[in-house]
Amino acid sequence: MPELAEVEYYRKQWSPGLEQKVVSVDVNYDKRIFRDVDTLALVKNLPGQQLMSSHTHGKQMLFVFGSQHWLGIHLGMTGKTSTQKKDYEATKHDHLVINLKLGLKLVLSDPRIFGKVRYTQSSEPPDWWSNLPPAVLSEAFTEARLEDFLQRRSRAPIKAVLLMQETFPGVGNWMADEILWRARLHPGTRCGAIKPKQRRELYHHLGEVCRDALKVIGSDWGKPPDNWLFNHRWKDGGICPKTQCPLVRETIGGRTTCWSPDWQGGPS
DNA sequence: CTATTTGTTTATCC
DNA sequence: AGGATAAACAAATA
Repeated sequence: MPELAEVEYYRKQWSPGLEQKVVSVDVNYDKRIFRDVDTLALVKNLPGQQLMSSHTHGKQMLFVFGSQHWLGIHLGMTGKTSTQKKDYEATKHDHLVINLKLGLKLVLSDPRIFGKVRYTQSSEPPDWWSNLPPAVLSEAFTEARLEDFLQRRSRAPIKAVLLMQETFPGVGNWMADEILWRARLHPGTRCGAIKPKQRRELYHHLGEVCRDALKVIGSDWGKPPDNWLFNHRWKDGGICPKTQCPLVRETIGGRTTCWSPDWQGGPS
């Protein structure tokens, strides 16, 4: 589920635990979500540490404990974070529970376990955090950068390319559709066929959708307004808010894609 | 019982 | 060699 803005929302769900000290950590050891984690070290070394800060970058979250404990969480398809009271009973999908002083519990649940936990002990931020690509809303994400990438992926459909985290960290399926719809670009358009004018539109709406999503969903998971594609894309018989014509759904780039044929034209 | 899912990695094909 | 695409991962929901 979680894309850029949802991840920001879930980061905040652990904020009640800021400044609090870890008492103990419960882990579902055999779960795939811990495939790259030394769970024994996590359970042994996190207690005693204070939750100092939390951050997001694209779909990646970072929780800093003490001065050298770095906990990374990727929510995959169905991951969720929450803070619970001390009488909370963990369910079978609560794979990580961090028990804090004063009885708060920081819970990570993930039924499908496509998510991923990371844990590094070091004085410097770990590579998996510092080597992330420039965020879409950062200074470093220039129009030239977008242009280079479209050039390099010239034969792939733009929908598939927008989902590539190496260049568009945080963009997921619904955001990609929303961006293309606003930019009036057919999702099947090969990147090499995108005209300079359309490229500028794409760049503009890419940033716009990220900002809008963070504003509406990232703060308190509000409902997006009806003039977004968002509210119309899931259900059968959806209507394009721009043209009042029927929306179409089809698999493009391996993912369910929704677009408005008379608004976004044909592929390439 | 079958089809579907807002994500990523790996394998395979071109 | 590098890019494009399909399959795999796992479990709930319709």
